[in-house]
Amino acid sequence: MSDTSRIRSIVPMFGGATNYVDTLDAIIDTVRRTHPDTDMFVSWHREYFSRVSSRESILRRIRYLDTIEILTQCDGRWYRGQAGRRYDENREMETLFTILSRRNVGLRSLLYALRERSMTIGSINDQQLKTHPELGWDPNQTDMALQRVNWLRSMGLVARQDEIYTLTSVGKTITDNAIDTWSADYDPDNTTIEIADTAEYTTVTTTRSVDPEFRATVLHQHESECPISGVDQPALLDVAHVRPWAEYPTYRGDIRNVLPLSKTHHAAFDNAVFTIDRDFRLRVNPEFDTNSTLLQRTILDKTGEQLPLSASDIDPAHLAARNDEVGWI
DNA sequence: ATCACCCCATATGAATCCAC
DNA sequence: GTGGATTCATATGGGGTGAT
Repeated sequence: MSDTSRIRSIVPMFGGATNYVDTLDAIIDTVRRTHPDTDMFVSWHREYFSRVSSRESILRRIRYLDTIEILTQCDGRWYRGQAGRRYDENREMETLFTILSRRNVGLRSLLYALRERSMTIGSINDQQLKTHPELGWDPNQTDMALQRVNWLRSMGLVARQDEIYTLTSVGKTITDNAIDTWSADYDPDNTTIEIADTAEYTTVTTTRSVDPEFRATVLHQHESECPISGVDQPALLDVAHVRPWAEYPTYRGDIRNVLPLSKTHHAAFDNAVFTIDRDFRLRVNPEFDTNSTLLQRTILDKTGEQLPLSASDIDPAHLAARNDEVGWI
């Protein structure tokens, strides 16, 4: 689904911050009806928008819509592209969001971040630049962040009150769907891990590749460090759900329901070797024993120890729910 | 209600970056 | 080096605000 190369810049539409989608709809309508050549298309823009005149400025928008396959050019005339036709079938914002976020870096991670907390344009700027260092625009300049959030506002996914941007209920729904759409299950060989000698703790572990933008959001939140083991190599970190993925679909995209755990500690967590109590202390399964110095040092020896976590990282209610099921805490 | 002024969003041109 | 993509800075104009 993401084999096409991704682009950094998003292009604002004419007509103002909350009207990008209206503008896009009008463009698609005129293209479907008239299949204009480029000159006609430019003239149409100049007539439709009183403040617009620059050919280059118009072409910049058209090229962008071409890049994301909303439009396509054939024999000098403009048509709806494959993405444009798909969106035109239902004009649903979820479809449009999928089209945009497939090509533009950072839109999904912004929704994941907004799902957890409302943000100012300054914090959105910060979130985008830190979660996606490749964006690399001037941190003092918020234009780029504004263009992104204006697309989301135009789609009705984000609302602005005063200076604060908040996810709408539609936005929340689309965010929750996105975490499913962009994540992929795979189940290597239904790995069974036995803990110590006790068969009763035998469980099944499935590995999952989460949406890379969700993962990036989580790693940024925790500065790419496993709070249990201190492992700080992104390649060695998994996104671990406190309330399990399979049983709690509503919390799949909740930043405060996940931790970046080293692959080993992720498996240990999923298999209830240890857990975290509501005061963020490490609690270890009393049945757990090991000769591994690694596991002794990072788990056994840290029994009862305060972890570098707070309620802004992880929701104590999620920990409590999980611990109710663990049994020994 | 009208006018003058200010502020801010946005359209645009230019500079810069980057892949080929 | 070239062309396209991306970023940056600024002019423009519309809307809001407060004084008259």
